[in-house]
Amino acid sequence: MSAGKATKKLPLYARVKSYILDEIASGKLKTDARVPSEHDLVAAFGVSRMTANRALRELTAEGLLTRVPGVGTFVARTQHGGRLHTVRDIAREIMGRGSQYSVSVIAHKKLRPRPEISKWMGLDQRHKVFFSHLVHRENGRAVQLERRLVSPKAAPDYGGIDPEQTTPAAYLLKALPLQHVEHVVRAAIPDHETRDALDMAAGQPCLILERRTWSNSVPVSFVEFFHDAQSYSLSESFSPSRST
Amino acid sequence: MSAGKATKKLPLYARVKSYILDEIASGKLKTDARVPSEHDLVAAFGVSRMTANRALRELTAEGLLTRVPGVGTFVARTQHGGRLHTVRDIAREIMGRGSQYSVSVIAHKKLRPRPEISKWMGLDQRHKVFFSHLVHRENGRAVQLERRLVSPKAAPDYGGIDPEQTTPAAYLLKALPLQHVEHVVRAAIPDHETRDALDMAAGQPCLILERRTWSNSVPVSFVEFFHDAQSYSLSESFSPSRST
DNA sequence: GAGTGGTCTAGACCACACG
DNA sequence: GTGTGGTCTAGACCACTCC
Repeated sequence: MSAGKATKKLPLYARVKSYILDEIASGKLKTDARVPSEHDLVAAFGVSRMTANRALRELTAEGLLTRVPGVGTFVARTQHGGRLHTVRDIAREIMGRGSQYSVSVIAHKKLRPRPEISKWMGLDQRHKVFFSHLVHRENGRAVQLERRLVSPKAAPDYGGIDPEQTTPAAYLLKALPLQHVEHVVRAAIPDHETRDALDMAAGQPCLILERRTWSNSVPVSFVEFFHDAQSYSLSESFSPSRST
Repeated sequence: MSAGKATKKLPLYARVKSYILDEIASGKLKTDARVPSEHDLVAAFGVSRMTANRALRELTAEGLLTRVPGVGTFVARTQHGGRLHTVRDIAREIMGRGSQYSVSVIAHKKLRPRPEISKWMGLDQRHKVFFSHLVHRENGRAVQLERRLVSPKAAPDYGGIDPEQTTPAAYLLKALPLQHVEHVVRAAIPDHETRDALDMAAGQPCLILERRTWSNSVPVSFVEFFHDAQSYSLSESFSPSRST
């Protein structure tokens, strides 16, 4: 966190998107609320209609908004559980639901990663990388265990953050332009450590989201998010533009 | 595959997307191959550059293409495993991997669905809906159990298909314009019937994809796809257009 | 009718990569 | 330099909904 408005030199359409996202995250725009029309945004931001249209169209494709021709644009009904096809900060997501967010830091240090991670990050085998091991809680209940490896080459200052103040996702989103994302979703029976951290019953499966991110074509972060499958699911909503 | 040109009155950008998709699907454009530049598409389709740009930009956001400023646009490297953020026909996916596809039909009939499904489809409680229960196999090995409910209001002829010849996904994609999709991914320990159908060991979790589809704002189909989590994962790849 | 979104154009400027 | 993509504008026409 800290400092800057971060309003660097984002493209105009991105500024409009960012504005709408903030209005939703801060609760000013709730589910089903009417979003400013393209005409409104044109007037407010001084952009052309195509630019306002692009902002709203992309947010719609990402499942955050719903548009009805001839009527208006509205905040889509909130999803329960996590969202695919987007990278969001879990702290904001939990607070956006009106819940209390807290985090337990199990580890926040450097370590030598598995060989395939070294290779992926383009590092020598002996180089250490940042490692954060966190439990995210909603109203005190553990909802997500995060195991994150961060490349020191891409984010040399990552070690300086305090995970209790700034979530890794929030820091990285602000510090580095997110360029490419890969998600893999899988399921497995957790090991004891994971199971205990999530307060899960024995024999129950975890839903696991693996995320790899790149910034400027440089690998930044490999994360595994573990969730109790009994209370967590991932969802996405989209409108194919035909074909596929 | 076969039949209709389907070239109705698609918007221009969608026609350009469709063209690129066909070139990829037919193998004319392979991984890393160069895709026509915006300028090329402007000339070939007689559209404005903004329209060509939109087509390529959307395909890039969907993870199918990669763009390098100053260089060109290329076919992204192919994914393995199931794909999120797309609706594909599993038979084609398996055959596309060079494997042998087969299917076992457990059931293909009408039944009275759970109340929430009736409600979702806008049907009276007593109305029956189509139900298909299939096991999809790759080289004889069960990879996916499909439990599909189809609204007779949206697809009255669905009962007439032979699932051994035409997969439900292929039929529906061809018969109805896919307009909106919702995916939920979850994990659970399967019941005995599911476990046996997938030849799974006891105590192992399933990775489950739930899909709801709409055509012209009318609910069409609710499907659950079950997979052995030990050998199946879902993936997606995308490039955020900033923010989020 | 006025307001909404859906699409499209024909230009424009910029930064970048390649030769 | 040329060619590429990245963005943006200031109009436009259409179909739709709501009053």
